[in-house]
Amino acid sequence: MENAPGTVRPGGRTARVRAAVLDAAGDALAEQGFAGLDLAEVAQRAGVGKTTVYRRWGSTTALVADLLADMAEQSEPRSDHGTLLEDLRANAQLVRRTLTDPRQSRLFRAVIAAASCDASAADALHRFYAVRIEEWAPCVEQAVQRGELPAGTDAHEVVRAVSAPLYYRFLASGDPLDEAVAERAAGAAVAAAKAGVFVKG
Amino acid sequence: MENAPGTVRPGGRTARVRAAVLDAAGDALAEQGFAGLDLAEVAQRAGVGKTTVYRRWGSTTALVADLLADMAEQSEPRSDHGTLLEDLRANAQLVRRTLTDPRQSRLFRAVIAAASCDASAADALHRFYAVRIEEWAPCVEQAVQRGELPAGTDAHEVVRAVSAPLYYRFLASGDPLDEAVAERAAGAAVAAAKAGVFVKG
DNA sequence: ACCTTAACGGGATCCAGTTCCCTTTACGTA
DNA sequence: TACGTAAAGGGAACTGGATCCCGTTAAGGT
Repeated sequence: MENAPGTVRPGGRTARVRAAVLDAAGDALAEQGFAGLDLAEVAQRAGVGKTTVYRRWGSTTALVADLLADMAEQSEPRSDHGTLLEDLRANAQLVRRTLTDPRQSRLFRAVIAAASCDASAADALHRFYAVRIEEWAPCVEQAVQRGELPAGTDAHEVVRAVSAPLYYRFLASGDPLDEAVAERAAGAAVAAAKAGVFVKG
Repeated sequence: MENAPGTVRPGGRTARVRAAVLDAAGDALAEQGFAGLDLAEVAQRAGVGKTTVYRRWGSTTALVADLLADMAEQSEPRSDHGTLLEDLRANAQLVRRTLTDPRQSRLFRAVIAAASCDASAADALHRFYAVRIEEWAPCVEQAVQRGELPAGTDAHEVVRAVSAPLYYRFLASGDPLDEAVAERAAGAAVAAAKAGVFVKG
């Protein structure tokens, strides 16, 4: 296996090209979805030669995988409210806002479509969510320490339980994603956690 | 808008061709995923002229939409256990088995990828899940009548809550889908429902 | 059983996305 | 600031999935 282009001289122009291409890819995905993603068009949007995009990324799924790796790095810090329910409501509303925002929702749909088509894009997607879940787990652990939840509660599992109903609607059932749904998602996760459903076993 | 082909003489050969093509499409999706779906190849598998496939379906997403409509019609009746938890556990295990079965899981991934790329495929997918949810709602309604759950509980919402964590792992986070996860999904839905989280507002 | 024409089938054609080849630019190092 | 070469850039050539054309088959009604 040869050195992939961009690994020997990663600075300067190479980095600028990567940033411009990922930016353009995000725009293109948000506008046209994964099926309409054309590497030549991404190159043009980025003000970059199309050969460059084909050489460095090679396929639409590989480009999406790189975009996801980039997205995983940019995390906005979560705010801290006093109680578990408040924390998880904030999380649920954040997810809901993301999945209903015109640009973000299209981007996520596209990215998940890519992950469904290609293993390396799927890996990148899983890493993205692992980062997000890791980021929110502490608020559950704090709730355990405060005595709000039974000892041994699996914090990651609780965080997943909040997002799950929202993603289920977004990707599978297509049911509306209103604020009440987000509230119920947080409420259900807390109720189940308090009942000890997420105690490790 | 002209009459679409297959609407004037829907019987005999036309029906046989549709069945053969949908069958072949399911196989192709399970083997190669949505990205690798080639209409000409589907035609060959089905023993049908490729022109026919292009004329009647026109695109990969339209073919998937038709396949979904067909899948929605074939429903296996659910079994009835005595308690809500038992019923929902059966549902969770059924979903889990579907999403971990080698053929079925690839098929669902492909179908969801198609739905992420095209609005009409998305509609077909939503109808598919609407049918499934409708099918399982009665066991929650029975639980309400038995006094297991508070009056006014939204049965559909409870059913969605069971599938959601499984689909979230399947499509987004990539975390393993073992039996314990399915058990927790059912348990969490029941705990939240008993706490009144799913009472209609 | 017969007729009309909807729908199918095979092959030629077209074109958008991709790859190839060669030139130009500028990163990294001395 | 000068040098070697990694990486980008432009355009021609290619490839295979989608479309078109036209002859063939059989569905649906009498």
